[in-house]
Amino acid sequence: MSRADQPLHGDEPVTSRRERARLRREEIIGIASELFAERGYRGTSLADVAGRAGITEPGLLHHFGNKAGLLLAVIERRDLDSEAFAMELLGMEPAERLRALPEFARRNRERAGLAKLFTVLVAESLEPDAPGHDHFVARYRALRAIVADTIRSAREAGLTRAGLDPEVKAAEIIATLDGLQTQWLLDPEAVDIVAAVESYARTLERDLTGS
Amino acid sequence: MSRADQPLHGDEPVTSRRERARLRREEIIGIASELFAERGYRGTSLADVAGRAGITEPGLLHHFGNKAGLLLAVIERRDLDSEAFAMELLGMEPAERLRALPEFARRNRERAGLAKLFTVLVAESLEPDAPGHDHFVARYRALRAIVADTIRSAREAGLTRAGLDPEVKAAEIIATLDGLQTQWLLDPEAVDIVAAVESYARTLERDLTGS
DNA sequence: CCTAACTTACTTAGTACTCGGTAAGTGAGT
DNA sequence: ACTCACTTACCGAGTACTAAGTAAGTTAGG
Repeated sequence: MSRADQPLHGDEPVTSRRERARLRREEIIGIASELFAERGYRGTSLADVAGRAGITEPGLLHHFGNKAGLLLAVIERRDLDSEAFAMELLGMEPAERLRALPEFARRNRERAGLAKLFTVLVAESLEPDAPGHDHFVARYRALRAIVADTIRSAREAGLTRAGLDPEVKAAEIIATLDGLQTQWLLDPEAVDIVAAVESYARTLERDLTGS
Repeated sequence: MSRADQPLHGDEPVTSRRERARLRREEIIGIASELFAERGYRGTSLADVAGRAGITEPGLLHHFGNKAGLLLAVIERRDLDSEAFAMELLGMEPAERLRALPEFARRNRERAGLAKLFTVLVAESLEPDAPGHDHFVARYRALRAIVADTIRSAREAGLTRAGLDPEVKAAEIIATLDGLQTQWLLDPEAVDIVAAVESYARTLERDLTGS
């Protein structure tokens, strides 16, 4: 049919076997993320994931080793996503970062699945021997450190009031955003997440500057 | 052995069969609460609960009908507990309620299981068709209404600054307390829940009064 | 340049086990 | 006599995971 040197079969774009497998893996991770968000890690079976991905259970295990391996892959990809946002934030002026929060909320609203995935997986990881526990502990510590650093640098620039503990305030800020997200996920009709975060950003600005 | 009319066997107090069954039911609910907190509703099997309660699975189902019935019983009892606290709060002067928050945190710290149970069950109830969904939606709406009312009455008494939306602020307050609790449950060594709530209570007082 | 050796990405079939739930009793207490 | 709190004995469906094989693709040696 084709006189090209590359082995073109059908309409498929030219991709190496390795590349195709990588894409397949990514696709499976996406499917697993959706299912984990809806039913939790424990509530999702390998058969559920495999079925929706159009693969067999052993085919799935070939890629991820075991069920916990699949969870780890899901968590890792979610992290890449939120890391991108963190870098975006860190690229701004500290004062500007506050104003980025509503935009963050707006973005999250369009991807409720990702937010739900995170909330569900954290709750399933509270026990010390849960498969994702150590990961989420490390993530929250890192997140608190980033926010605390932001507060510290703003303080050194003379932008904040005296008498606030950056670590405690960091935990408080993250807690509020997480908690609002949970209430919104549970009852989207009753909670306007964007309005709530906008209001909180203003509250936080008053709190930090002591105005 | 004994010439008493009442059938005393061993050290057991005299209780009717009905009363004994009720106590047994309560005991089972306590056991199920612990297991649900540790492993979630989905992660806990009837066999787990029955085994720890020293009963068979059908024996368990005799009391609760099915697994969702057991969950409902667990949720109901948790509600009785937190309702008692809500009444306690409502008995105080609005201004006093803020000062009760750290005491609330201190109490919760001693009963981490109850806090964990709540966090886990909420996350498992995010999906609209989850067994506990409607219950938690109603609970959060009621809780927001109570807090919003408190803010409104404080405002009418001229105790708060202008320009705050009671509903939005209520969601924010509940979110912060929930979020702090989650961080503490995940990593008790890194997060001092009592100190964090004490700090937040002060922040909140400044925010509400506009001082 | 071709082919044989090897690797990768799966599949079919089945393992041992757990799941929530039911039918039919049993035996003690009222 | 009857009820109630159970137990024994199941069931069909689902659980994560494994063993063994296959077709296709990749790579090294002649």
